[in-house]
Amino acid sequence: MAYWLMKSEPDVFGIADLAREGTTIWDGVRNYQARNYMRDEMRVGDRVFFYHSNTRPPGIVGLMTVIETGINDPTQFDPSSDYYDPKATPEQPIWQTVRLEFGQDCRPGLTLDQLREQFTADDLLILRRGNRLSIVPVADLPAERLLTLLGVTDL
DNA sequence: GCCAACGTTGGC
DNA sequence: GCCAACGTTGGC
Repeated sequence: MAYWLMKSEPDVFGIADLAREGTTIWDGVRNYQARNYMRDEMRVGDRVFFYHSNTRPPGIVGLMTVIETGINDPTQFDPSSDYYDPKATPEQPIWQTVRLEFGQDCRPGLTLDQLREQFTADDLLILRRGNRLSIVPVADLPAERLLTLLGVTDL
């Protein structure tokens, strides 16, 4: 079982939306490295830290679990979608994603400032300067410390 | 709203 | 395959 961190803007889709809906397809990712993580490396049962970006304050606000992999992102085929990709066809899809299940709302959670106090850029890729990748792996040790700091005990 | 960082595109 | 131009991300 591996740990990940995935970013979303709460104005677009936040932890409260996931709590209400129960599960979600993580659609709209159009970055190859992030896609490769979802397509090639994520496994059912992996735990994911939900990070709110582009908000004040940014930070980790919840937990999710991967419950399905190998999903073709339907928005790539939808001309009315912001994420439409004219190069993608159902026969030759380009963008794969995963389904996530709500785990826990940990708000207030851990702000970016708090994360900087507790971890180094080597521990958490999110702290690396200029990092814009919306999906990053989290190593076991920092992940376990994150869970402790978030007060999560019942996994 | 600013702007640094970085990914993508496309001409050559 | 290089690289300048452009678009996006995301903290501040």
